[in-house]
Formats: sequence, structure tokens, C-alpha cells
Amino acid sequence: MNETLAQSAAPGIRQCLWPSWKRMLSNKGKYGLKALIYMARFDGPCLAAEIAAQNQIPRKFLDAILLELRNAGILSSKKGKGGGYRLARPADGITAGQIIRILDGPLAPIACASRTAYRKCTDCPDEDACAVHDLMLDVRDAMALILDRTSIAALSTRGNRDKLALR
Amino acid sequence: MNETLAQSAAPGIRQCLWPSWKRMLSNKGKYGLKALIYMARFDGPCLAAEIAAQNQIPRKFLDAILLELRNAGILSSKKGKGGGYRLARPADGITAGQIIRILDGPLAPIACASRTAYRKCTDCPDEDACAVHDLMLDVRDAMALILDRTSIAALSTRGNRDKLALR
DNA sequence: AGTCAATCTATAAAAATACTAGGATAGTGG
DNA sequence: CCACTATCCTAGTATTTTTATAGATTGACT
Repeated sequence: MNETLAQSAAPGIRQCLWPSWKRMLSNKGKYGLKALIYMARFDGPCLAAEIAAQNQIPRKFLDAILLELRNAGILSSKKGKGGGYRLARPADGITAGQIIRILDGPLAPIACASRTAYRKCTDCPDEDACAVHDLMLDVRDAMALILDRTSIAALSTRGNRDKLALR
Repeated sequence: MNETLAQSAAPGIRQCLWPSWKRMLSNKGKYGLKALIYMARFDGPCLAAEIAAQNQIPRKFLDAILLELRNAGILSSKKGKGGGYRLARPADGITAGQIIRILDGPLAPIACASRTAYRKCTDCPDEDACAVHDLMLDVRDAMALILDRTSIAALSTRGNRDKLALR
């Protein structure tokens, strides 16, 4: 034990080597979702400037986000006058889960509980015996169940639906 | 719009003033849970050094975590020889949700979807019409449902239970 | 050619995370 | 009372992540 095991975090050796472990929804993810929901309500192409203004999203940040979504195949774009962004696929074929994975990374609360980007914990000798791992798998599944079955199309009508139904 | 609204992020003005918006399980939270699960299997007081060694948790970091849990009333402690930490309450009265809230903050993926630490989004004029807010409430509830009904007692027997049942 | 709007590169400051150092404090056992 | 033990506390550092911004460029359309 002692000098070998106890020194699990020797100076200079990072414990988490995964390209970052982010967890759920950052501003980036939120802005991305809001932008897509906004776009789903339109037919024609949308200007980044317009999306930014209508949704109170910092313009340049949105630029970067839209670019990322385009590179992931979610959006298509056209330059110059009459250009803009539009959904590359029907809105009911794009899920919130996909978008969050693209912009914020895996859904799981912890790397060892990710199904799309699994990574072993360095401090966990036997994962099958790790109750935390087990629990986080349940949490991940519960989140994925919701996020992967909710489409942008559904979201684009949701806010209004509730309001109209209640009043 | 324009100069007032569109400039939602003027230089120097931070958008998120909440004591940080962290999301789910950090190492801190993971270590805390592992430590508690370990302690739940014992009767007597546990030494921080022992918990750290057995669970491969950096010693000093664990010190800070245990202290935080003690200050939150989860642990009781005794100094000096024969001292150590022990659960202040029965393990089946402590939930994973409580621990994560103490160590990592609110469960919700986004501040506006938190029930215990709600905070309005600055970029969201009408929350009731915000589909993202709506969706994240669902996600939060799903997570809370799992985490708030799972006790440390349950976790302390879980890893083994599954293994024994399967083999 | 000129305008518009996406695209690329590159940089940077703020915040959060994951720790570590070192000593003060308070009990125990002798 | 003294040595020992182990918690308690303050403070700090290094790294990573988040949240952007600036400025130049490319391509499309008129």
C-alpha cells in the first residue's frame, strides 16, 4: 500500500485524462438548443444575427456554436446575401440528446457511466463492485431516456402548448 | 433591442452570478459517496487515512471532504487517539442526493430548473414559454427521483448484491 | 465591384476543479 | 503533564473548462 497505492495522485500526473469531464447543460448547450428550437419554427434560412438578437445570445459565441452544429451535420448553411442557417434534417429527427452530446459532451454524470464515451475510473479497481458506478448508470439512463426521445420539433411547440392549454 | 438587449453580455458583466453552476458528479462528490459507503459498512469510527488508502482517494482532499460532510451534519467526529469519523445518523436516512447537493451543489442541469436553488436565466424573458427550461425540469426530476430515494445503506450493499445474485 | 453573411484562426479572461502545504487544535493514554 | 494522534482550519496552487471576443477571410449574390 503506502508509497505505491496511497500516492494515487503523484504531482504532475493528472487523474482524469479524458478530454475533460463536463457534465450537463452549459450555456453553450443551452444556447444551441434555443437556437435550434427557434430555427425549427421557420421555413427559410435564419441569420445568426437574428437568432442571437431574438434569443439574447452573444453573437460571436453563437457563431461558434452554429458552426459546430453545422460540422456535426445538424445544420446546413449558405453564405452571402439570402444566406443563413437551416436545419439539415427534419426537426423531428433531431433530439435534444444529440445536441447536448455534440456541444457539451456525454450525458453521463461521470465517465465510467457513459455508454457513448466510456472511460474507467483510475481509483476504482473493480467496477462491478462499485456502487457509485452502478447508481450513476441508472442516472445516466434516466436522463438519456428523456433527452433521446425529445425532438427539437417537440420542443419547438412545447412552451406554447402548455401555455395555451392552461389559459 | 439592439444596444440594450442585444448586448446581453457587456464586457465585465458576468452572466451567471450564482455561486458557480456546476453540474453533476465531480471527483469530490464521487469521493464523498465512496467514503460514506465505506463507512456504512463499519460500526466503529473510521480514520481518514484508512478511508483514503482503501478507496484510493488523495488524503488531504478527503480531509476537506469529510470536514464538509461533518459541518453539514452528516458525519460526527472525534479527535485524538481512538478517534475518527462515523455517520451521524443511520445510513438509511442519508441519501445520495443529499450528499451530492452538499458536495457538488444542486442536482439540476441548469439553475433555472433547480427546485432547491432556483435562479432565473438572464437570457430568458418568459420562463413558462422556454422549452429548454421545461425539458430540464423533467431531467432534474428524473435524477432527483433516483438520487433522493437511494440511501447510503442501500449503496453499501449494492455492489456485492448484484455480483452475488449473478454468479 | 460591392455588400452581406458565414467561416476560420487565435486569443484571453473568468470560473471551477482538483488538489497540496502546513500548522493549529483538541482529545487519549500513559 | 507530556507525547501522540488525528481532526480541523487557512491558505494557496495548478490545471482545465467555460465563455466568450477580435479580426481577417471566403464565398455568394446583385
